[in-house]
Amino acid sequence: MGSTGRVGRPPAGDSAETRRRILHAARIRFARDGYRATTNRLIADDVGITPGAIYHYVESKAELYAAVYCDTVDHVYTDFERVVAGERHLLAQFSAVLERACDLQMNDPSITGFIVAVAQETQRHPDLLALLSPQRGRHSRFFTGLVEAAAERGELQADVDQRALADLLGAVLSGLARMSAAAGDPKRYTAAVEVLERFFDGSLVSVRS
Amino acid sequence: MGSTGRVGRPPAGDSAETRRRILHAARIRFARDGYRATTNRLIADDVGITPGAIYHYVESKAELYAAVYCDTVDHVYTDFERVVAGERHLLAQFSAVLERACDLQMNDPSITGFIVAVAQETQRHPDLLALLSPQRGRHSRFFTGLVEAAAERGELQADVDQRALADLLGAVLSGLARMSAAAGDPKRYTAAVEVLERFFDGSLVSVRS
Amino acid sequence: MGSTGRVGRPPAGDSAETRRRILHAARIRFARDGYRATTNRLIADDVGITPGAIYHYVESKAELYAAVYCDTVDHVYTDFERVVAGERHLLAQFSAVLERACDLQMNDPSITGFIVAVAQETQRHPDLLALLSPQRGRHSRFFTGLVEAAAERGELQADVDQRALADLLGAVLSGLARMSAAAGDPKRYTAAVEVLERFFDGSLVSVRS
Amino acid sequence: MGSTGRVGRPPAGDSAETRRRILHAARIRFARDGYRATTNRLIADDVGITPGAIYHYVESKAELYAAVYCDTVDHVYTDFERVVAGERHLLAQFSAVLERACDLQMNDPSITGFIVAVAQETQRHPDLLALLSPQRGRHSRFFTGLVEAAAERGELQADVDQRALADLLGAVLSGLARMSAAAGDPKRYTAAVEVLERFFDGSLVSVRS
DNA sequence: CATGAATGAGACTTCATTCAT
DNA sequence: CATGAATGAAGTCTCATTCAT
Repeated sequence: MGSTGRVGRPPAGDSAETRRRILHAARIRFARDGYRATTNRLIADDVGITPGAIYHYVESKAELYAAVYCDTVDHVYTDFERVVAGERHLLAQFSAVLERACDLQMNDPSITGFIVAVAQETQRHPDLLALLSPQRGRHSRFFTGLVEAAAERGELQADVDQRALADLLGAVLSGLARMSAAAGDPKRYTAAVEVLERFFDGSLVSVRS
Repeated sequence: MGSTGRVGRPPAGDSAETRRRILHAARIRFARDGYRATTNRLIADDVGITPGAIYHYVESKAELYAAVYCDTVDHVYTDFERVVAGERHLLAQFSAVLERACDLQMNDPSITGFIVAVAQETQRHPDLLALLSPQRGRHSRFFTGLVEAAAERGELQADVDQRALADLLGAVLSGLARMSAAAGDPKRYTAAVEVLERFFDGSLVSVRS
Repeated sequence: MGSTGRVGRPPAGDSAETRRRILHAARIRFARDGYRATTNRLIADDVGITPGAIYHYVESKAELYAAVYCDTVDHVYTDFERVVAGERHLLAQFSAVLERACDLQMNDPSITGFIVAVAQETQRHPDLLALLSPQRGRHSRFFTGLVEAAAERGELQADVDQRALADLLGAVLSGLARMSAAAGDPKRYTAAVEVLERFFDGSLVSVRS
Repeated sequence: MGSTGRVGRPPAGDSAETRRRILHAARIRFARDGYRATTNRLIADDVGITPGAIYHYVESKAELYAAVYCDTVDHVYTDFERVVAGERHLLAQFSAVLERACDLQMNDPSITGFIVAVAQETQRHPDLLALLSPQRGRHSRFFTGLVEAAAERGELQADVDQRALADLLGAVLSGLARMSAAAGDPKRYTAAVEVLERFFDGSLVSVRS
């Protein structure tokens, strides 16, 4: 909106700050509404600028998505890699990741919301794929790497399908994140993770028949 | 079939048949590309009609989505309710549902693909919510019902958060379905479910320390 | 515009006729204002439709240009080829072409106006080139062909640069067409051609000193 | 140079020099890409400044065009007037102009390229007309003046349409300039002029039957 | 003198939807 | 029942221009 019909440079616009606000607003919208339904106007309105101004910071909507992806993947997987480093076993690592994701979720649900939607969006908008590929590796190899390491440590039965296990872990994490996004309540993620932990340690079911 | 005892119309170019084909094509598109990116033209092209003709069968794109939802929810939960009726314990019921979903997935990935996307789509396009609500109950109360029944049977510790458990089960199922959709390969769903089953019966990890 | 805010199919729109009117309006605009300055809205206003309606007839503005090109090149060079067939010598052929171009010019100045602008437009908008290339040959080889034939008939000194001669003939024709377009008066083309003819037959200058 | 006896300013980063570079870059762009497709940013990039800086030197893009026009017309017609002064007959004067234009063309094709596009641009962007009119006279009356003088010298048959002859000469010159611009090769201008000269002196055609 | 953030108008294009036929 | 011409709103993006710094 810009408050007045004024034109020209605003009194004291901090450029880096504006960029951050654009990326932040974009992540929230992309996470909640998806790539397609997120219009430049919605993002611009959230930031308090006009749609065209976005093009001072990114070259296109697709590049905006890629910029958000870059930021967010870096943030999330740096975190995840740190917490798994503190654990020795696959299940403990997975638990630690789930808990770290809880924190992220409570702190800013758009972070996990964005990440878990990426796979769908790239499938729906193949032009995004090319822009994201430089960073895709880190994302897609996280659970694969965890499982491989566990196998090397001899934690798994020899005949386990490693890709399927990595798929499972990823699916559980993203299923939970999406559930809480759909519920609009990050606490439901936390609660569900707690139930899952109880399942792991056997305190869920009353009697095992 | 069954709505009216229609008689005498030629079998080819049948109106009810055309409606079915529209709903089917729409489900595939909605599941793969999402509500927004699915245009009437794409659906019409798949069916072999023109976009305007869709309006003979539904009043709007949103109502088309609702019609698909109605059909699909009915199909899926009738199936699911049937298989859970054959099991006595929550975990067995969940396993049965996962296996039934495997079959659906192999048979027509658009069925589960559509269902697991509904929550996101209604959040992204709130106008869909009103049209879907008549049928939302069945969908959202499925796992809740399973968990409640298990609690009544005394299968759960008394302090278990039932909604969280239902959320967890739903999240795992939809996480798996989405993973396989993203992978574009229903067999990865099957494989991941097999790993999950091995987790249940303890044959996944080599040694429990 | 559309006279009323009505929507839906107009009472009796002849589709082929509308297409012709779009191409015609587009040719006039392209010839006078150039590709860039010619907006879909201007064309649509000329035709009495909305800008989006153009996309029922062509896939893009560039394809509209190509369609106009196709039509116009065909029209012009069919004419030109017919008149040169009636003449034996290069100069007579060129005169015949100039005269035929007079008629075209008087009849519809946008025809020659469009043709003589094509080279510039394709240079300025390289994406047009690809769309036009299927038809470019006819255009670019017309004078080349005339000159080659004249050389084969032995009309030219052996050392004449044939490409330069073809360039000259093309330049004179298009220079004249453009002059009259700039003047906004087709009669100035006719008058200039008459002067040129008098130059050919020696009745221009009063005495050669 | 010469406007004011500027003294003491450092030679580098000189304001007048920057203005010259802007005008030069603008002429090249205007000549090659046209007024519309030439953006302030392209010009600024060529010069090594930012688009906003252009507004320190001219008040608008249209005035920039006018400034280029002013410079270029002055340059070209001062040249042309000098060479025609050395000739006695219309045809010789025209030849001299064609040859001088050859030199210009080889030296800096943007000069003639700009000039021959002016008529079109003013037609396409009527707002330019007002800004150019102060200088239009020199341009439009050059060949008119030549022809009038020739008529006064008795070189022409009495019934010759003088405006048409001036139109013809202008059309030939600008047709040739444009042809070479389209070909992207100034040598084709030179070659075509040579052929035209051979036409004048009768050494083009092998036999006049 | 110059930058660069920002605007606002407007371009091309897509699409759900309508309706005469 | 179906077509297909047409609309109008909206979306992405471009660009001349302004102005605080």
